This record gives sequence, C-alpha cells and structure tokens, in this order.
Amino acid sequence: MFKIATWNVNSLRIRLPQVLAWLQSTAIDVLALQETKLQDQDFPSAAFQEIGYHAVFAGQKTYNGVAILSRSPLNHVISELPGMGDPQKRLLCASHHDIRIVNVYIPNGANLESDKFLYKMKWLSELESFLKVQLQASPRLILLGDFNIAPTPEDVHDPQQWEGKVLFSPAERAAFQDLLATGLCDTFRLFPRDEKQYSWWDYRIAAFRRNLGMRIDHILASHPLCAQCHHCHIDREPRTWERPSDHTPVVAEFDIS
DNA sequence: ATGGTAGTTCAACTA
Repeated sequence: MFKIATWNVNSLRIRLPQVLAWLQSTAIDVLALQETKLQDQDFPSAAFQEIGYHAVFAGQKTYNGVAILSRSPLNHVISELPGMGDPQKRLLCASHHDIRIVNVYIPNGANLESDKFLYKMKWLSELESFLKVQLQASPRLILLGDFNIAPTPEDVHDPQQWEGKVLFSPAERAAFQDLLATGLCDTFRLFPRDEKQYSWWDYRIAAFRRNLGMRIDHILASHPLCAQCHHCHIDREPRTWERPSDHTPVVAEFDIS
C-alpha cells in the first residue's frame, strides 16, 4: 500500500505542529506541501526527521514554497519549471522508487484581466510540456498539489456565481483537461462521491462553517497507477482545528507491492 | 457592489 497526500499549509512556520500531528495520526508515505513560505535555510528538516520523514524543499521569502516529505529517500529532484525562468518556487519534482512525484503550487491568477492570470496560463502551458517529458521517462507519475482550478461544476459550491471567475473560468478548466490529456486521471473522481466535497474554503465570509468551498487541490495519477488506485478522500478534520490553513489535505491510496 | 480573514512583514502585497 502506498499512501500519498497534498496539503497547502499557508505557512509551514505556523502550521508545523499541525503537519507533525497529522502525519503521526495517518500512515502517509509521501506528503506534498505548498505555500511553505520558508527560505531553505529555515526549513524544519530535523522536526520531520524525528518522526521518520525525509524532506526535499524549494522555498523563498514570504511567498510560495513547496516541499515533499517521504518515508523513503527521494531522488532526481527538479525545482525549476523549464521555460519559465521563474524566481517563484512553485514546482518540486522527485522520484520515490519508480514513482515520479510532481508537486505543484499553480498560480492563483488573481482575476481574468490581470497579468497574474496570463502568468497562470503560461505556467499551465509550460507544466503540460514538462509533464509530457516526465511521463515519457516515468510512466508511473503522480501530479498533485494546489491547482487553483476547480475542474467541474460539482467542484464549486455555487457554479453559477463562479462561472467565468478565476479558479473556474473556461480557460482554466480547459487547461486542466489538457493536463489530464497527457495521460492522467483525477483520482478523486475514480469513485462514487457525496456532493459538496471541497478542499479549500476562504478564510472570509465564514466559508468553512457554511461549506462555501471549492475542490482545487488534486491528486492526478498516470493511467498505470490509476489502475492501482483504490481510494481517495478529502480529510476535513485539519480544517476544523484551531488556527487552520484555508486548505485541508487530500489523500490517495494505491495498491503497490 | 463591497468587503469580510490570514500570513508575512511592518504598508502592502498575496491569496
């Protein structure tokens, strides 16, 4: 059994006790983190090592920052998205045995009229190119992270209100489908689902209490791995804790010998 | 239609 998860922690400095507690209450093999907001010299490697996790990370001051925690050593690390020439630390790719793990913090995009949205679409386009190369070399691949895209109306609490807005625009949804078309499937949608299951709720407007959320954190797996995926769930519990991240973890399990 | 909160850093930006 192989259990992998993604969690946008919105500052690992603040959330470290929660991440440690959550890891110790689950049986996670690999955890992809986004928005660590830590420079590499400040990354709490020792704290994770004490509970049995190796860590690789790519951080910067104040914004962004990604990390992968793993019970087994990780290798062949890439922390730059080719084609971007980008100081923003939003991608971290590493191998866990023969599984290629691609952890992403896809840009938010602000709004459809902004330069940030152009940057988001460019980033998605470069990610698609990068994935094709990675899949060629590594047929067993998992792409996971904070995508900042709700792929379908079922992933949005009020799809009419959100139609055409950032996180749920036709262009972003099309880009998400382009990612799937490289040879991936959305593990969450491999199984029957209750409605209104989300991974992110705005801190404002008491969104969590009212379940006004969106499913924007995803675990996509290449087809050979999808055949071995037997479970995916959103763990709402950390979102109920004191001083939570605005995102909650998503977990997928694979039957891998 | 606007803004509501949270984190980083310390006025303003990102989300």
